[in-house]
Amino acid sequence: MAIRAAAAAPRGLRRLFSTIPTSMSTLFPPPANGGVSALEQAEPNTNLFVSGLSKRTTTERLQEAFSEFGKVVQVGISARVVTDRVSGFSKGFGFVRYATLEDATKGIEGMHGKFLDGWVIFAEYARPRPPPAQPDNMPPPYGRQ
DNA sequence: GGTGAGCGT
Repeated sequence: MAIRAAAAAPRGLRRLFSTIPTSMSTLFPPPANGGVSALEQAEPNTNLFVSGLSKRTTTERLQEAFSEFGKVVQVGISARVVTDRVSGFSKGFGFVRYATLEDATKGIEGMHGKFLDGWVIFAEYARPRPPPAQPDNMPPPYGRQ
């Protein structure tokens, strides 16, 4: 039943379920390279997705916690706890961008599964984000000049 | 928020 638990577990938890014997790997072969893209974890990137945060954990708390493992850019620029826009409460996860990829890796290795404000947090590479605008067509703000 | 998986105001 460890397989079901690993499949139902969040992305950051699958690492803790990596005690799968080879016989199980034969019964459940991983998809070959090229079959997955956005549904799996993103490739190494300087941007980190951090989940499992406490509701009380703020952006600056996140920044100072990840700063001891690498160079995180200034608060408000590359470290942010996602909060609800209307209520202002934390959603329990956030993002941290390191200066270099090696620092991002050290940040994950150092903070993944660690405690922050009493909660076990999960750090992994953030997925590539779709570009906000595509200036190939007509720009939106037109007609009020 | 006394809400607990998740990929962003």
